[in-house]
Amino acid sequence: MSFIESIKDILNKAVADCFPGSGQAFECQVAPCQDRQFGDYQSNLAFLLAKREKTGPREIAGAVVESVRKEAKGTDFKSVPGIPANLSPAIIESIEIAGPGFINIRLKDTALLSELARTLADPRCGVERTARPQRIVVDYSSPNLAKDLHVGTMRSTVIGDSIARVLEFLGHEVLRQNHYGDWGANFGVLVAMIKQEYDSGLGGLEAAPLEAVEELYARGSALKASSGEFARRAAEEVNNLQAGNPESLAVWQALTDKTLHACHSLYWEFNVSLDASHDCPESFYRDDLPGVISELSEKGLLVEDNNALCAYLDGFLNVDGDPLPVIVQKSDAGYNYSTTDLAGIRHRVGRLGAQQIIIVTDRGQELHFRMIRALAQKAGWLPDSVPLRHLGYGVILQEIRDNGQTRKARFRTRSGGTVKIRELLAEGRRRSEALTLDRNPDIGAEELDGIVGKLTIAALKYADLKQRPESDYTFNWDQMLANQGNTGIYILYCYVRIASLFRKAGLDLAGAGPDALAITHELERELLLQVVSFPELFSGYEEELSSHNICSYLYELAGCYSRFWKDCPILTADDEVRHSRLVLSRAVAARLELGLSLLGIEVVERM
RNA sequence: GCGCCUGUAGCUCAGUUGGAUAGAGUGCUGCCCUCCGAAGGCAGAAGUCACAGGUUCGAAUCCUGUCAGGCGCGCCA
Repeated sequence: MSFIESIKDILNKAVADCFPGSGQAFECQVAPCQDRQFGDYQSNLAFLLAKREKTGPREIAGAVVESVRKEAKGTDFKSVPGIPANLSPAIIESIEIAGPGFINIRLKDTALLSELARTLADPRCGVERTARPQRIVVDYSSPNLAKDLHVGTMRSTVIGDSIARVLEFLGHEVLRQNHYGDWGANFGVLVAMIKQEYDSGLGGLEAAPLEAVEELYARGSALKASSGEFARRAAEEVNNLQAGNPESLAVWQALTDKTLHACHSLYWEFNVSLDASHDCPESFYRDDLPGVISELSEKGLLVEDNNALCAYLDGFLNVDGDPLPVIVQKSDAGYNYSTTDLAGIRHRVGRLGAQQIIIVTDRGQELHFRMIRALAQKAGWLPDSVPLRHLGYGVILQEIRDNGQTRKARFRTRSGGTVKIRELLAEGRRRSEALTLDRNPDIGAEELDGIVGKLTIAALKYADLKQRPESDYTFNWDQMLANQGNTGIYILYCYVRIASLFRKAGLDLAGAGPDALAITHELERELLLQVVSFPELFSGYEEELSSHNICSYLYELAGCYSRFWKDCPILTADDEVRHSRLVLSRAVAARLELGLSLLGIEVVERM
């Protein structure tokens, strides 16, 4: 239980004692003080209660404060090893009324220290597992295998990976699903092109560079638009694949093996927790699709319209104001992504037993998923008890300067193509290598390589995760790799300084009890409060899926530590003070490392 | 046309189940290395929270309207 929750309990109890009220439960709100000079935590309960009780906020606050003081009196705080410090009103140092009726609370130093000592050896840094674990499907990354991974997929990959990591950390059973695109019209084009270009055999395809596939696809798409004959062949290949034609499937298999391998190696390089065991691509549902159609049909949800099978749902209109269908079988008898997504829901709920489904894609697909959700519910595949949450993120923009004016446009390469993740990694490595060598010219090639990779990942992921996903995201090299301000690099730097400290101190901190700890400086207390409030980060996470709050916390913690570092000498301090400060540093490092790991970022010991 | 999202400091963004003087970073002006990593710390200047009404003790936050931008809206995913 976090301090914030215990304070809520204490205040709720006081309110219930003072104002038995009209029977309905009253839930106190408690938040960290905006301005720490007021105290540690504050509550505005008096304002909310004033309406119900028809009394002045200050009077209400006064009664509550008195009640808490009485409760806390005579119950001296004593820390008990292994027991959370925050179980009694005795943790409260002072409780006061301020301004028009705010209640400000300051906690006892000993309570904070006791909590620090209790969680020092805890790999979870005091965060409890959820009391109600669920089986949750997180569908993310899901690249189109016809192309190399680009920045659009990167957002899904980075955001989704963090969500999966955090939910897992909180004790849920997370089923990662990489619903990548390896089927459908795109692959008809590709198979037709490969047959045409590599008629001597598939060995040529295997030997070709990855870019060749993308180039092939671009050419094929153009050809499909200009040549009716080729378009027919591409469509025929789609049907061949769906019918299981061995020759077409062999080409398809060679193609997907090649691109999928590249995809997995990129996950590895980018520290993404996806591997082959999470593959559940569109082709996986191949054999389910006819059943999806027949079930929908049996339930009377389908009508034929222009030779396509459609489901019409209430409330969805097209640009002309006419009803907008979900097309589940095209006029050429082929299936499309609606069919596959429906099969996916049916599979995840029916066979995987998902209690919640989270899908991370760009926001452009919002309407699609709203319709799919409605249809799946109507078909009985998605019960009301299973939320299907579509987390849509905004587009990636970049600033463009021309004629002294700046405007924003979609993030593209100079030639107008999509930006590849590979290219971003290369650029990031180039920049962070220069910076690292500048600082540590003697570093060995192998260590440098590892550091540079981790710095690059930290810069890229942190820049994306630190802001709310739904808004558009302005990509800026300088900002994310400049190593200043609110960046992943800044946080890593803080960790590196602590790591350096411990290399010099060479101390074993095992068995550091609360009695051996002390606060002698205001900055120590500020830092300590920030450290022990780590679990509060996660109280609203499942509702919000807000990784950016984790970033904010880490940034504040790092900033707090930097101020402490500046004003509080550690290694040269007297024994007791030195010990306390080392323990505090250890605790900060542990939270930085854990917090970053939940974002998919690894720490470095030097940089 | 309809739907969703966005509009907060020069720039990039937090803050939105109503709460104290609206916060960070960056950029700008300065200051701080005899000291554990200065990729750091400190200070200063910088705001009509798009606009107009409304709700009330109190609104960036809730309601209504307007303006501006982004994305989406039948056989791509």
